[in-house]
Order: sequence, then C-alpha cells, then structure tokens
Amino acid sequence: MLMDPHLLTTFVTVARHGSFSAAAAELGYTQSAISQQIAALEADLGLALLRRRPVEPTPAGRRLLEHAGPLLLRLRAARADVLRTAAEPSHLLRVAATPLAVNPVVAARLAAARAAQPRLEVRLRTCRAERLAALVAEGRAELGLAGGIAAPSDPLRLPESGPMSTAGVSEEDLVVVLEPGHPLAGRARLRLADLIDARWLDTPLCPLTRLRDLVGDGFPVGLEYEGDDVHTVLTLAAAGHGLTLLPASAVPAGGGPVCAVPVAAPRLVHRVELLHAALPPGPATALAAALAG
Amino acid sequence: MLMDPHLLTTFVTVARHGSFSAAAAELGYTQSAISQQIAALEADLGLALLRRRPVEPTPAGRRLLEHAGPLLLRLRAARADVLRTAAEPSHLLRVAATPLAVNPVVAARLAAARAAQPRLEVRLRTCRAERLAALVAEGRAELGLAGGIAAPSDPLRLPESGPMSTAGVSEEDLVVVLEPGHPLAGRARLRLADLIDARWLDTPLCPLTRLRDLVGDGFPVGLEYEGDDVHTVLTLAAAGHGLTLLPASAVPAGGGPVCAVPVAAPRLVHRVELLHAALPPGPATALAAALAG
DNA sequence: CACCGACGATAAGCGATGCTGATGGACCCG
DNA sequence: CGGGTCCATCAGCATCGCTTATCGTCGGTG
Repeated sequence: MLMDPHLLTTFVTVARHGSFSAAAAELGYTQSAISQQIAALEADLGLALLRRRPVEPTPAGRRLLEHAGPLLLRLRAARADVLRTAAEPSHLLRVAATPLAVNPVVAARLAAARAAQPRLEVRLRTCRAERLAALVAEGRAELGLAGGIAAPSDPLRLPESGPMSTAGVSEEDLVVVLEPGHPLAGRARLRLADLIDARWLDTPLCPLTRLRDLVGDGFPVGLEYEGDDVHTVLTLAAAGHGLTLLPASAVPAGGGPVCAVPVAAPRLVHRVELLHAALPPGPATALAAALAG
Repeated sequence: MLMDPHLLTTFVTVARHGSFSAAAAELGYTQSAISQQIAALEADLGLALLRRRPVEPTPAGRRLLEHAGPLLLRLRAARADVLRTAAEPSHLLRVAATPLAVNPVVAARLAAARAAQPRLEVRLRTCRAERLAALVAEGRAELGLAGGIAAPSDPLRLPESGPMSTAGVSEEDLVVVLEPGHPLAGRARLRLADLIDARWLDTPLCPLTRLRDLVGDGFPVGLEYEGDDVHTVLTLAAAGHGLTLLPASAVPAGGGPVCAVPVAAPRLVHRVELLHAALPPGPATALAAALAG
C-alpha cells in the first residue's frame, strides 16, 4: 500500500499544531476523521508516529515529517508544471522576491526589461526565503528572486523542489550595521571573527544560523526579530539591540541612524539568485535572461 | 485535489505498455478500472494525458511522466526510511552493485571488513545502474555500489532519490578494448578523439550516450548489447563488432582474446561510488566506512 | 467490401472506504 | 471532586471506486 498524500498532509498538520482538533479545524474535517486518518497511517506503516497527550512525533514520526514536506511540495510542483504546459502564455508575470533581493541592480535590470517589452505586466510580491521555492515550484509565481548571505560565487542553499533552474543575478558586499555609539563604529573595515562575541540581531534578513554555518560558532542573540522590514531592523540596530549584516545598498547613504562598516573578512556577499520552472517562450524567458544579466 | 499516487502508478504503467489492457493485467485490475483511473486523472488536471489508439502520451502526459517516476520513488523511499528507524539491526547486509563496481579494490576491502567482523553476513547482487538508486532508496538493499565512467574525481550522475549519502570508493583507469587485428591494437596509448569515428559497442557497461556527454558527438554504434556480462562484451569486441571502454582490471591479464590499450586523453576513469540511506549504527556503518576506504 | 477481433469508453450495480455525529475514557485544572 | 478538554471508538451513512456487461470504433483480413 502506498502512503496516501492526503494522510501525509493530515499528519504534518497535526504535528505542526500539536493537536488533532486544531488540525481538524484547519483542514475542514471533524476531529474524528483526523483521528482515523492518523490511525490509518500508523496501521499502514505498522508503527506509532505520534505520542498522544501531549501530541508530539515519535522518532519514526519525526523521520516521516522530514520526508513529507519535500514530498508534498514536489507533488504540488509536478501538478503545477503539468498545468503550465497547457496554460496559454500570459502577459502577467508574477515575481516573488525575498525582501533584500530587489536591490538597485535587480531593479535597474527589471526597468530595462520592461522598457524593452512594454506589454509585459509585472506583479511583484515579497515573501520569506523558505516559501520562495515553494511559490515558484507550485506555479504561484513565474519567477523567484532569492537573496541570502553566501561566500562569493557560492550558490545559496535553497530547499530542493524538483526540476527548477537557478541562475546567479548579483552579489553585493555586506556591511556590519552598528549603533552610532558602538566602540567599533569608527573603523573603516571589520573582521567578523572580532565580532563573534558581540550581541547580534537574529532576523530572517541575516539569520544567525547562517552566519554560524559560514563563520563559526558564536554570534549570541541580542534580540530576535521575526519580521522582514529593513527599516525596523535598522531602528533596532540603532537602538543597540544588536549587530546585523546587510548589503551595503540597504543602508541609507551616510548611514542614517546607524553606522555601516564594510566586512573585511571572511569575504561574504549578499547573493541574489533567480529561480524559475520551465518558462513559456516569450516575455517571461526574455525577462529571466535580462535579470540574469 | 492532490494527485493520487495510485493514479500516477497506473498512468506510468499504461504509458510504459502503451496499452490500457496490458496495464490492467500487470496491476491486477480490470481494463475498465484503468480506463476510469486515467479518466479521473485527466479530469483532475483538466487536460488530456494520453492519446488513444495508439496509446501514447500527449505533451502534458510526457511532462507528467518525467515527474511521476522520481515522485513515486521518493514516496517508496520515504516509507522505507521510516520503517528502517523501527527495524531491529540485522546481521544480514544486502549489497547491490553494478557489474563492474565489484573490482579488486572493492573486493579486497570487503574481504578485510568481513575478516574484522566475522558475524557479518553479506548478500551481494548485481543490478543495472538505473535500478541501483531505487533499490537502496526503497530499502531492498542496505548498500549500493555504483560504477560508471566519469572524469577523475567528478561524481557519477545518479538519479536523485531523496536523502542518501554517496561516497567515492575507487577510481580506475580505463582501457580501450580492440580486436587483436585492429590497426591501432599495437599502440601504447590512445586518444579517444582519434576513435570518435570508429564503430563502438553500445552496452550498459559503457553507454555511448555517456561517452558523447563526456567527449563529444560521434561514437557510431557498431552493435548494441543489452546485457551486462563482461565476458560477452569481450567476446563481441574480439570479434570486431566494435570498440568499448572498460576498467583495466576487467580485461584478463595479457588481454586474452582482445587487445587493451590505455586511454591517454581525455583523462577518464571508472569510478565506483558507495551509496546508502541512513544506516543503523553497527556492522553496516562499519562496512560502509571500510568500503569508502 | 464486409466481417471479426482487439481495444477503449461507458453504464449499472455493489462492496469497501471514509466521513459525520455521538459517546466514552483519560487527563488537567480549579 | 467536578467541569472542561482532548483523543479514541462506534454506529450510521454517503460516496468512491471496483467489477461485470455492453457498446462504439478502429484495423486487419478473407
């Protein structure tokens, strides 16, 4: 018997909520149905996936959760891809981007492309990096612009979601954002290794886990910010809640309320990548080429 | 509505057979059920996937076929992986290998590992490269040994099938296998570029598509051999049906019935990789480490 | 040219599946 | 100790998906 994706979605929903009833509400079933679905899945596999009261995954359940997400994403991606082959080409191009991905380079290229193709309608939206690949894979956006911190010319690590092309778009130097009164605020350049014990903001724009991956352990959390608003991050940094790393172009000229100091070592950049599934020939392909430069 | 894997398997079976009735026979359904399943899938997606009489995929259907295989494999792989977390560790280790993967280096390491772990039972089977990843992913073998032609220290291109580790095991120089009377048989070394217009055997042990990928177009087919028996390939080469490339150790010392000439350029090797899913700690892990060297 | 056989589509019938709503038992909190 | 919350279970019932039977169509053949 094959694992039914239906049951799999139910399982991940239950695990996410830590509750059968809440999952039932979200999925539009009764609690009884959820209970039966989980029971069916456990019976099929012959082992317990969830411990009840409190509801939390067993080791096997945790394993299944790791598989279920990508699996369901691929399923939706496959569906979207097949439907795309039949869709008539549209003049509307939906572009999804992480907040920092729309930098001056990208904006300029986009403007040039639109000037060259006046009939092209572009709809831009921002979203978190985690959701971007899914958005593009599922066909809810034709183009994705992912921004992230990486070593120069290293690709970003995006969640895999089937056959999807990626191309580098731009790389921009990073600056450390400091409060004006900070002892290091006057420096011309800074080494990250010297800041490993300073307090840092943990934000989606510059996640500390990524920094630790790239540079090494350390980077204690000063304040965690869950939003993606650059202005808020700058304000928090200005108030001394912690340091953060941003692409130079994201900090107002002169620094505004903060001090921006280039990073000397290690060499890190804010890299932007373009991702898209198979595009219909026409304006979409042209725009993709224009953005990739 | 999510695409049901059940329907997807039916679809790929029908496409493979080019027949509803044959698929019904294979899957143990009636022809009517198959017809309804395909109709359901087409209704769900809102487009035709198969043209009837003769039965062959439409463009959208071909697209779906490309997705369906990997998708179903991942589904089975996920199931196998979850079940593995609950299985008690066994002393039986199933190893699947492509024919040339079990070379002297691998055999020796295997012998050493077994000497170190007398309680370890090993069952070895050979299979084609295409099936190997699936076999390991689905848990029908704990370890896989894939052999193939690659540039030195380049990884083999194996079908992706979810979270699976791969490690290089060995690389061995290749020889061109020629019939004894061949004009080039006396040479000390040969350049592949000089053999691009010669007749070649097309065999799973040395697929011409791979050679064309690595070296360039050309390599006309002298004879296609569908089996993986090395002895047969040598016999065919000796009879002048075409050239082929084999790892040096696969040709009997002195050449036997054929002439073996090392390849001077481009540098290509027969590379063996070990692949395995998450292994239980114990003999399996030890053997994997021993094989990886 | 007409027939026959193979194949896929369709209709009707029916059993299995999977939902809802009701109820029961375990646990938590006051 | 009682009420509330949460998941499991049961009975009832609608729906889904299979089988059997039949039809339409295409293609090969006498």
